[in-house]
Amino acid sequence: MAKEQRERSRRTILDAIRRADRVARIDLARSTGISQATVTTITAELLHQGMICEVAGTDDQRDARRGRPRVDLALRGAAHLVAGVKVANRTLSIVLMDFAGKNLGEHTERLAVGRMAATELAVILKHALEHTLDASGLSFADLSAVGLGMAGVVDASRGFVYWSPSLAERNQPISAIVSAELGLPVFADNDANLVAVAEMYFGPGAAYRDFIVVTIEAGVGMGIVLDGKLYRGTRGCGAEFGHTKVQLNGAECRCGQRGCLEAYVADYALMREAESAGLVFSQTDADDTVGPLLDAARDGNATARRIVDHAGRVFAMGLANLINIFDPQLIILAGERMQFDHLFAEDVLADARRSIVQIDQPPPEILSHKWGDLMWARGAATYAIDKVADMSLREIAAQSAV
Amino acid sequence: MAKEQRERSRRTILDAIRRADRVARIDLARSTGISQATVTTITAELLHQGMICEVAGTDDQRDARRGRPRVDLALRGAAHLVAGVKVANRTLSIVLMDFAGKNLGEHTERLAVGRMAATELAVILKHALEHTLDASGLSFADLSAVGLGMAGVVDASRGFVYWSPSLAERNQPISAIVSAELGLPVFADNDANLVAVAEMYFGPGAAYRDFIVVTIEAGVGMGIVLDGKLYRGTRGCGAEFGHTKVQLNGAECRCGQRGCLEAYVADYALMREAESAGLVFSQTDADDTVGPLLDAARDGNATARRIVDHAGRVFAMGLANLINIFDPQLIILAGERMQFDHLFAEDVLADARRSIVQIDQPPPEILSHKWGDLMWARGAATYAIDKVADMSLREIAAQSAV
DNA sequence: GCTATTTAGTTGATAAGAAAAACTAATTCT
DNA sequence: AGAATTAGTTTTTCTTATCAACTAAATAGC
Repeated sequence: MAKEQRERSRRTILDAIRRADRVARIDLARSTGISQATVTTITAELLHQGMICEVAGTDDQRDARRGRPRVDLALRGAAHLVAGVKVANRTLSIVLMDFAGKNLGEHTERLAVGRMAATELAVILKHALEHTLDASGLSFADLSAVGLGMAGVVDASRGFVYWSPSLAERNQPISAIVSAELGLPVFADNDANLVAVAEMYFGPGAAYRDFIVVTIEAGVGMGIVLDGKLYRGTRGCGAEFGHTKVQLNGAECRCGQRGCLEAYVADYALMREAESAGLVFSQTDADDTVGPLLDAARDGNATARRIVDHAGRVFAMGLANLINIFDPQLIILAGERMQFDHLFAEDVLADARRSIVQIDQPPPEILSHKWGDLMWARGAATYAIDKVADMSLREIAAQSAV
Repeated sequence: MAKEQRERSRRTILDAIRRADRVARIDLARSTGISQATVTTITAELLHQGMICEVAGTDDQRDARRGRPRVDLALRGAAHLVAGVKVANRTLSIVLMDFAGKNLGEHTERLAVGRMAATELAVILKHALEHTLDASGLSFADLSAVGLGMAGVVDASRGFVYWSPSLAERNQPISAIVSAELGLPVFADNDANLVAVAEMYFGPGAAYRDFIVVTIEAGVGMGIVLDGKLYRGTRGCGAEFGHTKVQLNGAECRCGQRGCLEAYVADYALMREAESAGLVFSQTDADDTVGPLLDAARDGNATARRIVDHAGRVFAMGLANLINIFDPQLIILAGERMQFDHLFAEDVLADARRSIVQIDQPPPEILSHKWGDLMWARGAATYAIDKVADMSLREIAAQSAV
């Protein structure tokens, strides 16, 4: 009970350093409300443990200040190396990241099949990981942990996949299986949750305590951050925004149910609509199936336009519902592909803002955050960093108990 | 920073006593993880402050135990008297409650008009309160605080009503206005939030940390309890379940927008449907407009049946969406009026359970909690108790600082 | 260039809290 | 009656946070 206090303080300070990127002890004391003396003690522990380091020089514009110059503290990248893995439809992407969030290597490869056994995945992942490490002159021994993001329903606390489009079987203890193959701690979670972790740690979410991340790829995902913590639900299967229903007896969804949001806004849904409306496009790019439809809509094709608009309206309705339920400070629309522009368009957001309960207060900010194609893998890596930080902090606690 | 620890411990112990109703110190130590020594210290403070009392005797079945008999602790009702007030469409209901949650008096009266100025409401409330106190042989001087529940959009942290169907004007600092009239602290919040507080303190929610309360009266309300705390959103206007959209370009809602859940399941919505379908009922009871429709549906009238079924399906869809988003441990359907049976019927709940993401885990429990007609006022009173407990705990903290 | 001033960070002393251990209290079993 | 058992309190010890006094390292001003 008494030690928990110190553990909380250590976490608070570590998080404050991460949020600030680099910060002097005195500012840590001010921003956290912890006394300077305690900040000295705790930062000394963190320094000794190697999680943070002092950053000299670079006094910005503030060097015209009198007195002893402040010494900034920052996360020490070399403290840990982690890998973030995203298993998607038919691609595997990997990012190597240091403890400070710096990208140290990346790798993407096609998967021969969309669905496979968990043990197969583990083997493929091991090879891909070895390859990625090699390319950066690193080895397995340097890795502290692996974060693993997958579409589907994942109970992160147990590293257990109830169901994933990437796995041939249901109910797989994926963390344990992959961990056994790699000989490393593996932390698995739903992919959209992990993007939310990344936004919270290294993205615009760092400045907020309550925000929601909506991701769009093949499906629609959501991560919920409340009070500075990712909310996952009690069975680990909350935040299934893509499968909330927007229409009674509605369109068929990949999940087998009807009327899911995803069945109206995902690319396969748009293409289905286009097809049944008789639109035919010369196939240009197998990876960008929905591009020609969007182009046609922009070029004034009325049918294409109607399809895209309808998707936008459904998406706006979904966003409005999220705002009505959570009243967050911020919604981040995190998209990897430009093709989803139509869902982030200003008139869709305006539609959403019109559909929320109106009060004399500005509505939540809606931000669209265009990541590169490694967004998901970076999310997974960030989660690994979070977990590795936990481990290091526990180590400090154990040492100081001696 | 150091004192916050003690304040947390005091809260933990007080809450544990409330949850347990009555409990011995040793069980408090076990259930909270706080040491016996600290429990002794803290309970001594609470006893001295008068918030709790020792309850002798009544050893249940466990009196066949050796050793020193345990002395149970319980909330001390006499510590505080509070009032809970619910302002509804055209009724005002009041409950007097002691610190232990015991009902000490109640009162309901018709309001001449549905909408009024905040200052008018304050005056009416004062008279009604005086009357209620009189009837129980109590006086204003005995009251510690008043909780006030209103439909509409309320920012509880500021006691500020953005909009309410009961108030003639928007943006009223209702707590301050009523407080000035009564000369007592007044704590206002959205009515459904307060029902959630009551469920958390004195209802089935006491056993859970994450649950959702859905209320149905004229409208549809929601209260969200996450991690043992009521979640209100960042502007104080979250949990607007009744105004989440379930249909694009849908039915018109009282709020002026279209497709709100409420516009499909509230009684005015059902009656509107019945009317446009040409159903005519001999008016039996002005208070129970929807009763005849439900009776007709039960008696086999196909049109009535279709209307009621449709409402049930829309409601099921809304419930499923809540489960998909929050994945709570429990959903409590808190209803005052039996007439809403149709929405709590087993096949509606089965429909909801079918519409959530399916995993090999039991779905959240859905409980229907039938309160009497003072549910709302009791919720408001419970909120007042919560706030008064805060005040008392702060008093202890201030004293021990001397 | 030297001292005063300013700001950052550390250290030692102090106070407060939590909990282990030793103790007291109140009961039942034999 | 006394041993055993269970509940609750008190004493002591340890941890932690903070205040206040200190050291460190810079600039401003003469």
